[in-house]
Amino acid sequence: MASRAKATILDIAREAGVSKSTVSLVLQGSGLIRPETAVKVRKAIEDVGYVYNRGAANLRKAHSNVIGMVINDLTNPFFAELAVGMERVFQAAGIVPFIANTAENPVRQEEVLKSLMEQGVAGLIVSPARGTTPGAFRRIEAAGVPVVFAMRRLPESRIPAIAPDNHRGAYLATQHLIGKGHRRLAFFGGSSDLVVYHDRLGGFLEACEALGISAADRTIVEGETSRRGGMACLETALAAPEPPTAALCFNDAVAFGAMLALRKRGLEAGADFAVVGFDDVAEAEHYMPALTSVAVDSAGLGERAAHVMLKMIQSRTTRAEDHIGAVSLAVRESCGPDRNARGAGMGDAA
Amino acid sequence: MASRAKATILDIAREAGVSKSTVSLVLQGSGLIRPETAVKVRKAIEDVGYVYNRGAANLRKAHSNVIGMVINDLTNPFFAELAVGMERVFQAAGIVPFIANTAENPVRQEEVLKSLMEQGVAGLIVSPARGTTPGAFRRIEAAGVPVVFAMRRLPESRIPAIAPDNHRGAYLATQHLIGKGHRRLAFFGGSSDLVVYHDRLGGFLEACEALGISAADRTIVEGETSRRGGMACLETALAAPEPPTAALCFNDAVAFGAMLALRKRGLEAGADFAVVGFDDVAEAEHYMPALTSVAVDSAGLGERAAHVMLKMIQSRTTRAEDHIGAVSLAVRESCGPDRNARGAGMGDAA
DNA sequence: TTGATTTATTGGAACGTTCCATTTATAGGC
DNA sequence: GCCTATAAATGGAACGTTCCAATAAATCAA
Repeated sequence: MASRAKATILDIAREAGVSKSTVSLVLQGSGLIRPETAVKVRKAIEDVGYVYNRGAANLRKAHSNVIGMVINDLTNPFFAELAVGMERVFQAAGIVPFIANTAENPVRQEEVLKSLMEQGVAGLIVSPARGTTPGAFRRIEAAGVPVVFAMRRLPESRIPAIAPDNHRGAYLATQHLIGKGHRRLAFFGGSSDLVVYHDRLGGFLEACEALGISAADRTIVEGETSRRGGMACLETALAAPEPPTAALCFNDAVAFGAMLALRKRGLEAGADFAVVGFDDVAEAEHYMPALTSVAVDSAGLGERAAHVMLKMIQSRTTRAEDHIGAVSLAVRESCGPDRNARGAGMGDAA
Repeated sequence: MASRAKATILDIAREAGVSKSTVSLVLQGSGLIRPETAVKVRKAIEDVGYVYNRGAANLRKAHSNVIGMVINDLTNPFFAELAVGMERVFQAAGIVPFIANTAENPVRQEEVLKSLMEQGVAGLIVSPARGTTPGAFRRIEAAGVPVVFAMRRLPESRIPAIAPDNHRGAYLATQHLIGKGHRRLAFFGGSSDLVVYHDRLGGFLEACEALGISAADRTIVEGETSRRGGMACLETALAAPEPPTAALCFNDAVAFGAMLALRKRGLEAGADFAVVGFDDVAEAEHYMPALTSVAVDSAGLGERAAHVMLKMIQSRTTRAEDHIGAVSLAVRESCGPDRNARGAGMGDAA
């Protein structure tokens, strides 16, 4: 049953009594071969247990149909959803994307990119790991392989990026907090080696500026972008002499951490301290209390990134426009009711 | 800057003034070439912007260094952790695993497997999609490519499986519930087209049998393995004339759903109804109330699966032993205190 | 010096496809 | 019947690597 050496089109040719060229034509679904011949060949293919060798084919064809997706943290459902969105599009185009995880490690990322390039990918969609050096994509660009950044981008790079409107999202969230009557605000989590961090922090600061929150009333606590990081941020912030009463968190994980730390202190998110997250992962809605968060539609961004990639491949270019995805604020319970007027209820829409 | 046609070892050879064979040797890190020559060649490689063509190489070498990982649901953090565990092992072995998602769709799975095979993978680690037909791996086995099932397995298949001890996990959880004084028990979620379902349900039933819960006092509600499914299960169960007071859920997602439905009815998990989950995802610990769940160590299982795969590749075999991973019960708040003795507190360990 | 041995390097065939240029078979027009 | 047009099938040269056998150069023993 187990075939010895693996079968090739020559084995098929022999089996079917035709030439290898004919087999090749059948494999490609060419209309040039007589239907009966095609049937005969297809039967032989089945009989010998043939597996198409794409590597050999690419040697001549020059463009493969594989696309690499490089994700910095697969365990974050946010990125997993991004991946799922992309897959939807590629599947329809008959492409199977290969996903690789870098675990936020630039060295690992280097290996992964190298491996994908050696495999001869037609394109690369990347959410770069933190600490990626500007030169990391130089060779790939030189090789003419199209690259798209998703969710994250690099400080100064010509590579097109598909990302949510981080600045506006942060602005909306901050405005919401101020609208609730908060006057001493914090920004929790993240660190300045991420472009996204600057975008989100920038939105926060601009809103503060525009809506009259003085620099003295802003607390900025950098930290890990995880639950643990969020807990630490809250502890740090509350230890200050004049602690903030509300925080915009770098992402939802940080927000969950902050809420956890609040609970540990016997405080309640919403009632005693307002928390807003970023990304609006599925869990946000089901959390207790439900988390107000900036919704970014990651699956939609994934689809968009995939479309851009397809277009780049089709038009054989390595350049494309950036795309900034719309965001909205999903208002839930973690900011409580209006702080001035008791019993306000339904506030800002998004 | 952008190279025209992509560089090959012949271009390197010309640039460095050596033969292609020498370049090939350098590429493979052979000790046969003079160090100075190697340096010269490596410089040329850099200069021409060379990208190794693994497809061409595999044409001769016959074994690639890529391993495919086929996951049925990437958005479930449980599977993402499995993937991460595998990656740890493969990374150390200098292998980059390519992950592909099937979204629980057998047709998609077929495509994905085909594509991976055409790419010439050295092995396949698969968590099969629900509804996978027994014949789906026939061709792959015939081609002599080693396959390992992870987390899930197929009804009658000779392919080795790495999975947690589902039966024992369910038994432990059920025992725990009965120990708390519950006498009318339910099993929520899942459906009988999954082998895992039979394993878990089997453990539940065996515990009931052994500990004196009669068939009349057991409620079994099949359902989607998601939050939504869990909500539906709870509604169905509570609608019965003599409703259960506790439930073992097929997985954590179902458990979260059940707890959500309880809350909607103004009931509280732990106090009014006991809930146990399965898988012990990260969220279980942080949920409100914290979810008691069967911990399966998915990352550990991923590592194990990867090791088995490496061994199979090394010894050129397609057979290996199954591996059943140890499980333990992570006791938290969702089952409340002991039902008979008030104020019991610390109960069963795992 | 000569031959044997070791060390570096090299040409060429092979791997499994595709695709172009041909060849062979079939049909049509007169 | 012959010539041309169309349809179907084919051989051979590429593609970029590896690896074997062979060569060339350097070292050593006598």
